Parts: sequence; structure tokens; C-alpha cells
Amino acid sequence: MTEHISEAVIRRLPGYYRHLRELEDQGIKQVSSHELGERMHQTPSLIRQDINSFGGFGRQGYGYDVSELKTCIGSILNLQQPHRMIIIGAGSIGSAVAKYQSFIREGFQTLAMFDINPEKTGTLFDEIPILSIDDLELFLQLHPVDIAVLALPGSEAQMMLERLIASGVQAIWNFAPVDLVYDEQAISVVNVHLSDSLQVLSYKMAHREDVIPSSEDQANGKPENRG
Amino acid sequence: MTEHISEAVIRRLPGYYRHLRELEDQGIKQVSSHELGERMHQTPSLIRQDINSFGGFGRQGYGYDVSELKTCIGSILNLQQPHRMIIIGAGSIGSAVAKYQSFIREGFQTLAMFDINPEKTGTLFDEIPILSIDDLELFLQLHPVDIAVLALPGSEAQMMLERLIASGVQAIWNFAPVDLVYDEQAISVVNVHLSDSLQVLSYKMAHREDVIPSSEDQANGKPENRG
DNA sequence: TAGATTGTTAATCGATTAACAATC
DNA sequence: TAGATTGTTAATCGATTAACAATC
Repeated sequence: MTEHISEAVIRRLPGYYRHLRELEDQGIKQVSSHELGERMHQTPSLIRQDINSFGGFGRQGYGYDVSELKTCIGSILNLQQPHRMIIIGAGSIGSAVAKYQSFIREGFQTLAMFDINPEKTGTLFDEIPILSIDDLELFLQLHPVDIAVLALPGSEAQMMLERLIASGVQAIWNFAPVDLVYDEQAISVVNVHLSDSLQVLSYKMAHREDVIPSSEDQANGKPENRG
Repeated sequence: MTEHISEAVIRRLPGYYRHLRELEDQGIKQVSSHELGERMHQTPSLIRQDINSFGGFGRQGYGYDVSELKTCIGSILNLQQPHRMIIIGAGSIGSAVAKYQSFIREGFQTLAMFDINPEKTGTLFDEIPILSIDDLELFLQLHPVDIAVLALPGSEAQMMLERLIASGVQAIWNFAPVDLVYDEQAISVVNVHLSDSLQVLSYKMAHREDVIPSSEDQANGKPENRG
């Protein structure tokens, strides 16, 4: 089952998972590549290619079993086992991540937050202890975690990454607006560059009229978008 | 200057902008595609292709003028003119966006937040008024904005999108975990699907060992990553 | 069976990398 | 001038779409 799944497919996997969960919640047992494609604003062909690339088995003339496919994708994403996280930086971003309930449902649990500000350290935020960043290594020795969330100024992110690798952290969810330098074999990193995302929106807004819809698109009423 | 810039290039534009600003802050006046590629973990060839696709003119034997290139990219991203925003949802994500200072520096200004909770409405958050969602249309009549940030439950996002379009909002920065349905001609949308991003990290972490580095990569010491 | 829909191959499209002449 | 580096064309690579035989 662990074939080589392409980068493009992996980025779509959480979307599939989300839509399959919605279908399951609605009591829908079965779905075709056409229906799923419609929901996700993708071609049925792409859906079938994607699902086949990790061997989820549909049935001809029927489609895919919603629960089976969801479970399969969940297991590829490694969501069946819980993940323990810490958050570095108890500012607004760090706090928002700590409070964001959707993760918890999927088994992501925050053990502690770390900050340099002595007015914050020693207190609780939403039942999560805020500790001094000086205690990071000691804490990780006692409570190993998988994931560290970097929610601190860009100027400190690289240094913190190195401390975290040294303490055996496996994965970094980076909110700092920098491109970290690291060894792919030593750690996994995913960036959430909020400013970058907002700037792309600024571009799109300014250049919306540029995209002249082809007469074909207009003719067959195809204004809907891939979200 | 407004050629057709490909989707892939646009996604990289904010990264270029960020690195060029850093170089400028360091007093560096000039940069080659090789140096910029090194910083951004991209090939020099890609850098040149990208920059050429919008006609930024380098000089042979010299490279690119940092300030000139930064200004050019900033103007493509439409960052020279200020943007007015509102935030729908005064929960943890909405509050984090309101406080995130990096936007403000680039001219993104939050005029108001909206919420349904009567305990929040009528108060100020960090000098930003929190208004009742019932007053949305009236507010937008008096204070037109470009961008609305959707930081509310997924179940309400689609309905809110339609209200916002009706009130003339041009762009949506969507933090709700849903794929919105909309007409590309009517509005621009960029998603920040935090759960999706975290799930991709979960995948990467679980499958890190899968990626066997080719002997070539090991030989020429190429462990660094594209961030 | 007939109709629907998958799995899979082939065709197309787009994005990245390589190469090199032009030129500062 | 000699060396460096761009702009640009061609080659490669990967991702998406189209098509259709297999089969439930």
C-alpha cells in the first residue's frame, strides 16, 4: 500500500479525507469518481488516478465505499495514531493553534507551550501550561513529542529548529515567515506562510479581470471554481 | 508588464519579495540568479525563467538590482496600495489574524471584526471594534473593504461568502475548513486550510524514511531542502 | 443483460532544468 | 579584454486529461 505517492496527490489527500468524512456524516455509503470530483472541483479522471496511485479499490459500475476509502486515506496520512505537540511561542498565532479544536478531534494533542516572556511562563492557557523556553530540552527529555509548532519571530526560527532537532523532534509546523534550512532526512517541515498567502490574494484580486473566460467556458456554463 | 504570469510563478512571488526585502535590509544592492536560487532552494535557471516571465530586467555579467526587482514584484502583487479588511469571526483564528503585525507593515488594515456572540459584540479587541454580524451589510455600505477574512465555522462559510459578494467584497481569505463554491469572475478566494497542512506534516513524518536519498545526492552533499 | 463506473494506457499540457549564445 | 551572468531556446520531467476495454 505504501507505493510512491506523488507530491501532488499528497497535497490533495487531506481534501479527500475531509469530503469523505462529510459524506460519512451524511450517511452516504458510496461515491463515484464523478460525484467526488464534482464536490472537489476536480475531473473524475484525476480522482481515479489519485485513488489508484495508492491502490484504493473501487468497484466497477458502483464506485468507492466511503468509509473504506476514508479509513485508507486516514491511515496513509497516519491519523490513526495520536500525535503529541508542543508550541514554541505563546503569542497570537501560538494561542490560536492551541485553541483550534479541529486538530484535537483528529488526535493532535498539545502538551505545553513555551515562551520567553516571564509574565506568561508559569501560567496556564486553556489548560495548557506555558513554560520557559529555557526548560525546553528538559521537558522534551521527560515528555517526547512528535511535532513542534514554530510560532515565534522569524529571526529565532532557525536557531530553534536546531535545538528541536537535537532534542529528537520529528516534525516542524512552521508559522515563522522564513525558509528554514534543514536536512530532509533529519526532520519533516511544513510551512504556513500567512503573509505569502495574503499576498497571493492581493495579486488575484488585482488581476481578476485579466482572466478572460474563453467563449467555450461561458457557453457550457463553467464558472465554478476549484476553491 | 502584465503578461500572463503562470500560477506556479505567482505562488513563488511572495517568497521572492520576502528574500529581496531581507537583502535590502542587509544593504545588499545586487543579486545574481545563482545567489537568489541558493537562498530560496531553487535552481538559478528557475529564478531566471520566473523573473523573465514578468520582464524584470537583469544585466548580463552583473545580476539583478535588489530594490528594483523588489519594487517590481511588489507592484505585481499590488502591495503599493493599502488594503482594507474585515474579519468575520472573533474566535482564536480571527483574533490571531487581527493581531498579526506583519500584514500591517505591508498595508493591510483591519477596520472591524464581526461575531454573533453578544458578549463580544460592542467591545474592542486590540483597538479593533467587534460588531454584530447583523450589522455587516450596513457597515460595508459605509466602509467598503477589499478583503474579508473568513474565520468562522465551516458550516457558515458558504452562506457568509454569498452575503459578502452581495455587499461588494472583492476577495476572501478563507480559514474555514471547507471548499467554497463561487464564480471566479465575481470574487477572488485564497484558502488557508490549517488542518490539511497539519495532515500533510503527519504524512511526511510517517513516511520520511521512504525517501531513500540517491547515491548521487549523498555524494555531492545535497541534503538541504527547499523549505 | 444493460448500464455504470472503474483501472489503466496513451495523449496532452505545463512546469522545471539544461545549455549556450548574447552581452554587460 | 576576460569573466560573469543574463535571456532564451530546447530537452526533460511530471502532472492532468482523454479514451476505452474490463467488469461489476
